[in-house]
Parts: sequence; structure tokens; C-alpha cells
Amino acid sequence: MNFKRSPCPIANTLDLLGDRWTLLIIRDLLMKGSRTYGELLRSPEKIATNILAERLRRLEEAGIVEKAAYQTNPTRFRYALTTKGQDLRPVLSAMVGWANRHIPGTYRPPFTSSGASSDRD
Amino acid sequence: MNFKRSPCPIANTLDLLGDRWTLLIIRDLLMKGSRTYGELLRSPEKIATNILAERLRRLEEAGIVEKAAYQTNPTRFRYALTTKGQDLRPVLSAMVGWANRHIPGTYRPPFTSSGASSDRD
DNA sequence: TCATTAACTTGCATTTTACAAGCGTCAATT
DNA sequence: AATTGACGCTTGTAAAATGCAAGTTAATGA
Repeated sequence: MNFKRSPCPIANTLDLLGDRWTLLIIRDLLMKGSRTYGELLRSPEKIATNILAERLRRLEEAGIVEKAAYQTNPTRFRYALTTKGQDLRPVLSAMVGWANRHIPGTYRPPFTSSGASSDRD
Repeated sequence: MNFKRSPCPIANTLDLLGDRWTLLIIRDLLMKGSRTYGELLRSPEKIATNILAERLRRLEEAGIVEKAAYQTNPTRFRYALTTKGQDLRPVLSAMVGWANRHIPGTYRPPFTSSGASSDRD
């Protein structure tokens, strides 16, 4: 599990988050707070069920996401970002800034200029 | 080619850069200035030749990288970031900051010019 | 009993990635 | 003149990841 391609912080980050889906899950958890598996599935990008399950497993293992039962009978789960996960906000904010400047047709979030100290979860 | 999963700026960014290699190429071009195909190949993460060629093609097509001949007989090429590509620096910086804080064993860049390094402390 | 919802897993076809090898151009060396 | 070597790729193929549909388990309400 811990095979690093190099000691480069960017390479290490990409080993964890470098794919088409992982940061979208983190986006949802960051923007909308803790969410269930089903809610995450309903996001507009339409992630496949097996991919979502696998990514959540990896993120939990990496200490970025926490899974907790919020009810029993039947047991239902909620996923939330740990501090480590919440700390990815600047990465996402930078991407939003870049996309808004350089990719036409991207949605501009109401309150994200860059520093985004917007609270509430 | 212009098929968007959603109007989300993060999803759009990931459609362009969301994989294990693209941001490493951009890292090299950003840190070390313009580079040749051969120099990019020699980076410590050891990208495969076909992947590098394909990624450079996509980045050029996306207006993030420019390819220019710097000599003839024999013709040799140099790749460099456009303004759009250079503008990704905050994204990379945020990743460096996050990795340095949360992934043990990552290299800490000595110093960083223009808005780089940690966004906390 | 039957249908329904949540949270997944499984099977399989398609796509992408990784690894090795090969190719064309030119320049210098033997 | 032929060989060697560097550069900048392309091609072939095996392995891995992804996408899609369907199935599973547990519980609840009609």
C-alpha cells in the first residue's frame, strides 16, 4: 500500500487522489457536509456504484474520510471528512479558481474567491 | 472532445488533469522551465514513453502546453507552459502544502516563488 | 406477502495503463 | 561507408482500472 513513486509531495498526493472521481467525492463532502452512500451516488457526474464503494474504502483507509453509523435497525451510514480531508479545501478552491478563469462554461460557486473561509457543515 | 460530465469547475478540471501523470508533467515544466521530451522522461517517477506522448498531445490541445522547435537539423522540440498552464501553480502549491502537512516522508521544497508553499501557519 | 429503500457486491465488456521493443532522422565516430 | 548513439516518438500486448447492469442483504411499511 505504501509504495511511493518518489518523495515528491505532488506525486504522493496524486497517488491518493489522482483520478477522475476521488476529488469529486471530497467536493461533495466538503460542500454539503456529511453524506450517505446513496446521496453521493446521486451527484450529477453519475459515479458507478462499485467505484464509489472502492473510493470510499480507500479514503477511509487513508484517514481522509470517516464512516459512521447514524442509525441502527436498519443500520445506515454517513460519510464525513476528517480534518485531513477538510484540509484539502485549498486544493479544491484553487481548482475552482483555475477552471473559472480558463474553462468556459464552468459554474461559479456563489462564495469562493480563493481563500474560502466559508464555514458551515 | 468537449463532453462535460457537469458544469462543475472541479469536474471539468479533473477531466483535463485528473490522472496520475498529467500534473507531474506540469510540475516539471513549472519547476524547471521548458523541457524536452527526453528530459521529462527522466523524472524520478518514470512515466512510460507512450503515456508522456499522449499527455503532451492532450495538454497542447487544451492550450496548457506549447510545443516549439528550438533547432533544426535535426529538429528538436521544447515544451513549455502557456499562461493557462502557469496559472495552475496555486493548485500545485496547495497540494504541496497538504502533502507536507499530512503525508509523512514527502519532500519539502526549499522555498517557493510566487504564492507557493503552505497556505497555513 | 410484496414492494421499497439503503448500501453495497459481483460479473463482464470496454478502456486505459504499463512495459518492452522498434522506428526514422540526423550527426559524429570508426 | 558503415556503425553508433541521441532524440522523439510509435506500436504491440498484457495487465489493471473503469463502466454498466444486475444481483444481494437487511429492514420496514402497505
